[in-house]
Amino acid sequence: MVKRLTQRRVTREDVASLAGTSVAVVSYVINNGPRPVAEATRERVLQAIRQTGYQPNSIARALASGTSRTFGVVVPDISNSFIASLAHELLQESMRYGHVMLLGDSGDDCQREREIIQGLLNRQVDGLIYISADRHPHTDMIRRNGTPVVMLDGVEPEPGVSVLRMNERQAAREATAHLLSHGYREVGIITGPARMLNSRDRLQGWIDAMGNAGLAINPQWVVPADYTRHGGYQAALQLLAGPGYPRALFICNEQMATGSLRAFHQQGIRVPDDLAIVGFNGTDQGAYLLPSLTSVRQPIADIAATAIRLLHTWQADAGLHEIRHYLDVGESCGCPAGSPLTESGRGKYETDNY
Amino acid sequence: MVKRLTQRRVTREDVASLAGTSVAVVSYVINNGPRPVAEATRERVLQAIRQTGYQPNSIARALASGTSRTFGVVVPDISNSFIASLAHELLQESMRYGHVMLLGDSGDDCQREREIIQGLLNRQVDGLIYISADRHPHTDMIRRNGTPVVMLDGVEPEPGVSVLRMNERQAAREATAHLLSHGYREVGIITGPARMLNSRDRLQGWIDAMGNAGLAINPQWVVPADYTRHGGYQAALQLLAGPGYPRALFICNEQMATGSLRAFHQQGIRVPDDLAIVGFNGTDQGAYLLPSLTSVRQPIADIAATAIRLLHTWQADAGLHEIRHYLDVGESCGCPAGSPLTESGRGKYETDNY
DNA sequence: CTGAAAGCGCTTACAG
DNA sequence: CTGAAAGCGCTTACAG
Repeated sequence: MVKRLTQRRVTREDVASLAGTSVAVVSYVINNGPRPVAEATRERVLQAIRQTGYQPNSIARALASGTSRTFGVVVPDISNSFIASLAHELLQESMRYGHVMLLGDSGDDCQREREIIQGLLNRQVDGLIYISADRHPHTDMIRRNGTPVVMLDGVEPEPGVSVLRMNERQAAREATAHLLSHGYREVGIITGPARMLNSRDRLQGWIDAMGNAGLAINPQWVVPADYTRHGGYQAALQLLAGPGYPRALFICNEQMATGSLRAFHQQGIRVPDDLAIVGFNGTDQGAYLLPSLTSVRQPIADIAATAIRLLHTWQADAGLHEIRHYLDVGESCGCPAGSPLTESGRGKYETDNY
Repeated sequence: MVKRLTQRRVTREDVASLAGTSVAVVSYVINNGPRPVAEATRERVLQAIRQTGYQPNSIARALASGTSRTFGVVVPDISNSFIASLAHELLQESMRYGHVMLLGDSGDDCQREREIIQGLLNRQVDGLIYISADRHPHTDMIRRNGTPVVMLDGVEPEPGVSVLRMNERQAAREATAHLLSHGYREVGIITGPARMLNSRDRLQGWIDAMGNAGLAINPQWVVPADYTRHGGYQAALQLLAGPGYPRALFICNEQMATGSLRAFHQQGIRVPDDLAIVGFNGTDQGAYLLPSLTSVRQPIADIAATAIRLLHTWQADAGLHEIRHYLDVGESCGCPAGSPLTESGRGKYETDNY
């Protein structure tokens, strides 16, 4: 029968004395090393562990061994569905390595982000996944600490800081080019906050595509927002308030696309008939919007697997790793009939051909 | 100038020797106790901390003090937007107490959930917030460990296990009653997975309301699904496949409501004109669906604040804490014109009057 | 007000 | 193959 120990926690000492060995041997058994243990001894130890219900204290282990079996992930806002989906995959992946995850949510606050990172470093995380809320990420303290870090941002890699990212600018260019390929000439954009790196890259990609096509940019159709649904809603209303509105729109994330669809619907603007839309990033949800959202996408599970692997096989000079992206075609861009639609009205294809 | 220390980490020892004191005094300064320190000494220590860039090792602190300044949160799936929103609030709230959060995502897997909890307990979390993927939560190991735990599930509290929840059954009854109050008599339901506690409570509430109104239950209009968007989509199609379909529908979460709206749209069913809908839980997003979703809601920030507070002021006999809920009225239920709509087509009110 | 020292529960050379 | 012991970086009675 298992003993109920409410008072003191069972420690290695208890197991050792019950098994009639030293605590060192208990360690060797639990960790399968670094010294060999006779089979009979091992059995006695395992038996003692079962009898006592012993559970190793990870904190003590971390202090003694220097590895906490913990990763940290820092994000601007976990309630963003793209980030949440990514976090889900990261958690599944790190679990495969026996690691748990410390989650830091900066709430889009740059100063708080710094505190969070410091807190995670002080807790001896074995590695950090970092999506910054600002274009000046706090890599200084991480590098000084020597902790492996993979940034999922559009920054340039530095020594000691790996970067895993898609080519945001190119992807934005392709998304815009897709709209242009439908014959739309008047194309606007709803951007994210200027302080964020990916906002600027996506804006720049849109500018590139317009320039490549020899099209003029109408400043009134460059509407800044904040990556939220409400921001997208407001931006759409603002766009409609102007004298005339564009024929097509590149919206820089899924949440804003969701909000803007609501606004267009309320104002009687039909998507894609009156105004076509292509979005960026996002989740499963885009397929269920009305109309379903054509959007640039990233393979989230691959990103997570690669990020965790980079931490595990860490080399300070790992550098830059690029993620492929693809255009997930739904109804919102007004693709001609005959495009490969599934039950939920969308198909996907690589955009290499652009 | 700050010394760059790449080799060895700065420890309390370094600070102490630079300040010409003992490590104990450094502790007293950093922790503001438990012994007083002369002002001059304190200054020397603070100066030494600045000079060395010393950062306390939280792992060592946890081992010595017994408190890790870490909470754990265990959820079925962080990519669910309601859960993600809740996690966001929990993170903001725990940060106010100087705690970081270990996040465990079981991926709806009951066995994995157990491993995760064990992992968090071994890491000496100061408390646990727990949403189970199954109606048999793993409270045994938590209780044995003596770790404070707040369950956000519809379980009954036990000694050592606090429960913070809304009255799901009553809320579901009210949601259904709202549909009935519009005069609809044929009301169906799309439920969550039977293994989960809240699925059954919500189903039961719907049954209650139907019974109270003296209405017969059509088994074909009780469609089981799995709380996902795709599940809701499929369930809606299944409902439409039968001979006839109900006039109204209670859909047990927001994700499924999102999926079903897509299905109804594709099949030419107008919501709410042909079929009215009330949802359950969910996020900001419900307001941006087309039509906007009428839904039972919970005050997420309050839940988070209360949960963290319960952990902080822990008493093993804390018991049950009920969360109020309200009905957030959008367009999907077909409320008569004149209801208090905002810009995004919704209003909210308490449901105490039901 | 300050310091020497035990202790938190592990890991891991080192010696046998 | 096994054990005694130092050490990880802190906290905190205890004695001065």
